[in-house]
Amino acid sequence: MKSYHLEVLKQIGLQGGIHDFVSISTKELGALLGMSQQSASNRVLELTKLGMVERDIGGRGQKIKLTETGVSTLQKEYSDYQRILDLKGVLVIEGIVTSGLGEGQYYMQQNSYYKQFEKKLNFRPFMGTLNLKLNSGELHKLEVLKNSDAIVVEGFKSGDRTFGDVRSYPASIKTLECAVVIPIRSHHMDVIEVISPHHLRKKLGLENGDTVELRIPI
Amino acid sequence: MKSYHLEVLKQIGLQGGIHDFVSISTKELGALLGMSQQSASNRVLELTKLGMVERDIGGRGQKIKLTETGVSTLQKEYSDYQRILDLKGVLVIEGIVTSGLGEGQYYMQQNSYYKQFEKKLNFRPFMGTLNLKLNSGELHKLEVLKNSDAIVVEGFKSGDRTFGDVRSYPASIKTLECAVVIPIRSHHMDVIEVISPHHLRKKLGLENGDTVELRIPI
DNA sequence: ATTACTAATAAACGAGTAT
DNA sequence: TATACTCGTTTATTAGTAA
Repeated sequence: MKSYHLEVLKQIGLQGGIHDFVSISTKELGALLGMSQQSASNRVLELTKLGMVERDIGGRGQKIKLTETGVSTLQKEYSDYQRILDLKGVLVIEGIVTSGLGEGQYYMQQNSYYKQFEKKLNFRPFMGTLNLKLNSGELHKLEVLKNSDAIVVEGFKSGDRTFGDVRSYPASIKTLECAVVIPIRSHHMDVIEVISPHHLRKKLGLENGDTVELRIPI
Repeated sequence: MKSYHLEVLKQIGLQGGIHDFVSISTKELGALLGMSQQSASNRVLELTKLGMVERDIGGRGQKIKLTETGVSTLQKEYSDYQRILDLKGVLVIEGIVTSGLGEGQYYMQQNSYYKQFEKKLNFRPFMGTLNLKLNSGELHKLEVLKNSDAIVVEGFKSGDRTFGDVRSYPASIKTLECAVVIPIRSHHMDVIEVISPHHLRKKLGLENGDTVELRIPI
């Protein structure tokens, strides 16, 4: 990838191409970037070959979207600038409190997980999880998380059951310490689980349907 | 500025060119960027013409540093990526508690300032300021602040004395709300003043010489 | 050792235009 | 309307080398 590809990738990102397909003609894209339609067309073609963008090219105009590779390329850039400017980033995810099916608690009861949480997160988790449902607009933030450094809690076998690795990310809700916990083999899901030394539901007086802001330093 | 200038600017930033002059030959710079010595040389020349970098070119090798324009160009990029990835940034400044000369308190006592602080910051400031001295490594962060949106508290005249505009930035120390307050005509200074609804010294048990972390969302 | 000029090469760009 | 191909023009790149 050359430097001029990055500016195109970035512009597509600015137009919303991270979340979903955006309708943008090569002419418009060229105008935004101060270049001709032909060049914009060419660059999109090249980015497609590079596996950075995906196109949905219908009758009238194209729709463009960044691929996972494209997004993580932008994230790499972001973290470079973060380093240069000595800034920390905070991912703010808005979630809606929901009832889990008790799975969270079940996993927490597994001694091997619990001991690791305690040791690696430096707190004794409350025996249960807070389930947060994410609206579709928040979902891409999980992609951002995936590309960030996680504290990995290792899986294990217990009888005939296999428990997989779990990625966890220290976070906070209001001023309360917590951590997001994501099984490594979780596919596209819209509910995340949060553990904490506190009984978050009680301390924050949360009811199902309430909205909370989860702040994750990355 | 073209897209390939940005990558050079960024690389100089990564080498520490924000804070100070860094010794880096055009050959090294070229190697870091995957280009020839000649091209690196040319680009540095162009960036100099663009007013983005400053050079100190002695007998053996050059020293390069970003200008204010250069830094704010990188900051603009950073905030683009922030927007794309929907991330918030946090500037963490480490400061050493020092005694002021009572000037802070004097300014706070000016009714016009006080009323504006109260209204614009949404808190009633404690009648005094916490002075934080910054080590030289932290100083460039004030540049970053300067380029961020501030809440401007307007100056006024009182008798024959003129009070200038003041830029303020909501912040926090630990979990306590506060704000950094910077007179618009402050030059290069290494002490910043912090106001807060709380008596920070007392609540946090601070003594002169203590180090505190000031967190400023930007 | 450097940096940077010159000149030849390589690549990007965009006007015209096909699809 | 679009996108994208061809091809002449412009621009970047670098090897060679001067300073």
